Amino acid sequence: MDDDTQKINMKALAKALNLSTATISKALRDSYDISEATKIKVREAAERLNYVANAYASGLRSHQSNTIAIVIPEIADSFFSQAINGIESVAGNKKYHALIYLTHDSYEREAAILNEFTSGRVDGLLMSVASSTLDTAHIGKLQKAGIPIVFFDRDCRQIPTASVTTDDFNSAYNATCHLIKQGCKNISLITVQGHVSIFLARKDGFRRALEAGGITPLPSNFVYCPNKYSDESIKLIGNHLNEVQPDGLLLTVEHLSTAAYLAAEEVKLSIPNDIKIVCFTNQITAPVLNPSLTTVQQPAFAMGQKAAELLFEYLSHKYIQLEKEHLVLPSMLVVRGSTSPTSDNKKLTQL
Amino acid sequence: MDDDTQKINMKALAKALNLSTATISKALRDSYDISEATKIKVREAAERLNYVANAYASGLRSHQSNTIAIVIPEIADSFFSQAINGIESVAGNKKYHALIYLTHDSYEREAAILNEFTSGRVDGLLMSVASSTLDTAHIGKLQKAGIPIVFFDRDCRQIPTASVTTDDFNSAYNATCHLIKQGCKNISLITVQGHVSIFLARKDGFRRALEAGGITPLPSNFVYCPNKYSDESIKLIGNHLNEVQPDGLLLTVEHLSTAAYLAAEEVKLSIPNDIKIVCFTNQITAPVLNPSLTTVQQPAFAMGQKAAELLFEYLSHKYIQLEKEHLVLPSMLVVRGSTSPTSDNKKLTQL
DNA sequence: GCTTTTTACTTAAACGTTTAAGTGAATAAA
DNA sequence: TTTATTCACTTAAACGTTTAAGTAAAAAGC
Repeated sequence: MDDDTQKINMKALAKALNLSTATISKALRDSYDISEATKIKVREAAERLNYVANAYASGLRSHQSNTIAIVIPEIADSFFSQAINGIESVAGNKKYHALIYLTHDSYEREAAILNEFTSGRVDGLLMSVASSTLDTAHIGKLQKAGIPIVFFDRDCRQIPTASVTTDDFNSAYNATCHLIKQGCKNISLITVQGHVSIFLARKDGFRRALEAGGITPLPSNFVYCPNKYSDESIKLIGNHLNEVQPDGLLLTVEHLSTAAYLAAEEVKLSIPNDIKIVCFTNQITAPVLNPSLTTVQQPAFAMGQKAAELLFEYLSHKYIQLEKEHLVLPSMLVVRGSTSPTSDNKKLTQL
Repeated sequence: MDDDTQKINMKALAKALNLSTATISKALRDSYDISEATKIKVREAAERLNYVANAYASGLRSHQSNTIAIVIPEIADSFFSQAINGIESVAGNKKYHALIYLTHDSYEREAAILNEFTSGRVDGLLMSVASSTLDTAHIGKLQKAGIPIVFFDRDCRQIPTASVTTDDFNSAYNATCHLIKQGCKNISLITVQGHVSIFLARKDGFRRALEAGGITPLPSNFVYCPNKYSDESIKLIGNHLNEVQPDGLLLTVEHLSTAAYLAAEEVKLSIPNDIKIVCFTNQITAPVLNPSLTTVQQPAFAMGQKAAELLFEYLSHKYIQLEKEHLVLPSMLVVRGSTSPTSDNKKLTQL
């Protein structure tokens, strides 16, 4: 049994085979100037002795880490977890490693995290910007330092690089039109604080749809909640329901669905009879909520996947120009009970 | 403006200050043999010139990566995403980086991932084992190679190291007792395929509770679904509902809740009147499902946090012996509509 | 006033790879 | 046969840190 679990390095492997480390290194990287016979011998010995090249030595010498960073606001949200699945599905295949960082939507954290990346720790960056980020100098600086960045979902227009987003304006527009079509006359947008592209786009889409429907949006129709699930959101929405008495709600983030449902229950409003609700969310429980929830479902997995593909495409050979790549994947309005008059019909509409 | 974004290394910084790299290195690591005045000068210059030490050079030289790996089966599950939040809350503070790997419950992937860690890429490992893992040689080998491991949620008894789990046996036992108390006489366990500790413990707890309640569990009361959300699960559960006609279900994984609700709907069974349901899940939508779902809620965040704390405790000074640390955090049975006779009372019971 | 200790540095080796440049033998070209 | 080329390696430098060992000057001890 060759169960030598003591760590073996390239030198030891070389000595064992009576070869130089250069030969070992080249053999393992399948260099053309090593004979096939030697390559086989080396690979076999490496396998047998359980040799794995030291990542830090390789990284130092070759100036590449085979590692990317995923920087996202939070993880307890099905959009982001599905997106990570998408990212992982391509990173894993490409033998890349993925570091994960949560900004909790804080600009300071985001800046501190990005600043670290000057250390050469990562070859590239997949990110969804924090909602509190206004100043983008930290991102620009990293980019100037030569680290390629691909934005997904929440992009940052000031930084000229690739982005993979979904059509937030249209999604919000169509979702709002749907509410109007279902008879709503006093629709509110429940969203989160922050300066993020997607929330602005959703707000715009909402506003335009109202105008197109002959409804003038009032300032009182906009509610800003903290961007994480909390009792405060429930209270804010509850108060809003009491004061403004909307008959329709468009929720821009997943965690607001639970908050809105609970608030409606507290205020004794029946969904969809008294108030109809649409939410941007990917949660799989949407069809089994009480009532089932009409959602704007985003292509989370595909967005993560595409973003990762763009980054790896760039990293493997710099053929593509990242600043020219802007993918917009369609979201889907999935109509369910929370917006139907009768509360149990289901259908799918492609946006 | 010192906006020199070209990468600066320690040598350049040393030259700029007319000092040796040794002095810079020591100053930045706050070594006792550098004067306070010099330290201040160095720190100031490093800040000003935007110097960040090369992670790969430091890693190579010092034999530590300041990086840990998180190896989990999947991420689109609130338990795991909340656990990652917990891990991140301590890793971020300790200036550690976290690599994330998904096994998708495949032993082969898990083994391949762990094998890579011999490369020195990580200082330690936080993991929840794949459900298809039977042979644990890959884990043992890594441990023998000197990489500390802390299991969370799904541990692996064969490997003598720390674990942070929740009391799955008791949770399942109590959940099952609750179903019996609510009048169920023919209760089925809907679980997933695999050999994982927690599922075995949940099954045992279920079985024992039935026996304690004078009910003999039949083989037909056990349904094994694939461990990811899929139509197949819905079909399997639907068939089971038709054939065995249970009046109570204990679901061992989050994604089964949606599947079970949809299956019940398809088969035209009313929850909780025809069938009562309890599910192991942390999803925040549980209270707004139709009907609200009685859950076994696990301390996911705390488990991630504790696991990370144990690992960092060990890494920072090897005072603790990992193999002696076994935390068991309590889960909570949260009773809701899916198990109440009247369908809308709520209460909390500590397990 | 001489020795010892302390202070605040510097020198240089080492970490484990990768790779440009070099080499000697075999083969091909002339 | 001589020269050029190819093949299959080896040598050694380099990547950017950390740190053990060394040092010269200042401070302390006697």
